[in-house]
Amino acid sequence: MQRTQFGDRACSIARTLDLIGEPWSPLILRDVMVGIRRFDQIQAELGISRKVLTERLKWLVERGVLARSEYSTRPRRYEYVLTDEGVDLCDVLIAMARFGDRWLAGPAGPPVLYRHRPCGHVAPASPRCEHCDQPIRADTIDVLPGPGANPNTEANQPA
Amino acid sequence: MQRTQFGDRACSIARTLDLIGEPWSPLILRDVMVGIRRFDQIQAELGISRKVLTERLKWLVERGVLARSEYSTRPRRYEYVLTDEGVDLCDVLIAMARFGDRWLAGPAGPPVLYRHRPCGHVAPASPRCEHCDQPIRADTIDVLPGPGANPNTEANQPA
DNA sequence: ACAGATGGGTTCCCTTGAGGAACTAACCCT
DNA sequence: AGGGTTAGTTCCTCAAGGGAACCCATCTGT
Repeated sequence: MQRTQFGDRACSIARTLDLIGEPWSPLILRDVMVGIRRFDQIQAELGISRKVLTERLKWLVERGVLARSEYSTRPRRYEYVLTDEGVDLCDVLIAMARFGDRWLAGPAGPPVLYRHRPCGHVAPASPRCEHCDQPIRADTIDVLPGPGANPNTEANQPA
Repeated sequence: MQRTQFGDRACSIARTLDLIGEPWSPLILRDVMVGIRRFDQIQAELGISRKVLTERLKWLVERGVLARSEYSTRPRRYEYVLTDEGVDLCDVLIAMARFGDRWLAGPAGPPVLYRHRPCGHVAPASPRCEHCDQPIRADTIDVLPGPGANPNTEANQPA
């Protein structure tokens, strides 16, 4: 399907999309996040084709989001676990889950609940400003060029 | 490319992906978020084909993420603005931007800075538990079936 | 009144990646 | 030896993404 690559843009959103922008990657990550870590388990749960799953796992391991962890030596078997980077990437999934819960869940309510282990409560996660602790929303943000902004581009090279 | 639809899964992440899972949608939303709102502006900034941009905008308007706002009556011209749902959806973009800034930015630093208007500070947004205000990370979450969980599915139907 | 510009799409064709099913490989158990 | 489990690989098809060219209504300058 001749996909445009986003990774070379001066935009952190585009770069993140380059990493997990194609279909399946976020769902694979979610499976790993909730404890579904082995090839066949992921394949069965998602209904993804084995070919595509192989490709995605390899890509995610190469990019350092997942790591292969040997869980059996003699028949050499690996399961996939989140790296530190992968755990951070899950913040994006958590944001997606919250949005889906709020806007796409229908009358039955959210299909899955997330319990915050330290406090024991089921509560949504919302983005807060790390400086003032207040909620951050798209309409309370101003966008400024950062140090990594590409100087030789035509004015608008956002986010 | 014969893409699997995710919208009917009992999973808020899959449903959100159904909405903005294909390439470009998140970048289109980002453009709108930062003030690039007209067809030609978006097309030029992203380098997206006009065909795909037309399709995406129509889809996002149909799904209630964007709305068309008339900015000129005589030559009837519209620009695209975020709905309330769209503003909420931008939380996902903000999470992506934060991740990209941390892990994909390179030595030059983040290409774009986000200033929280109410407090005036440039600070990252991090997900916090709405109950205890502490940071939420993938490894501090337990997953439970929610009210909208599909009862007739095989045990694992996560997130 | 006409030429050219502008904004916002639409049409056509090509390529490429997703999907699916079948096959392979390495090892285990009995 | 035969069957089972796990983790891939190969091959083919088909439709979605990409690009470029085209279209149409309206404005602006002269």
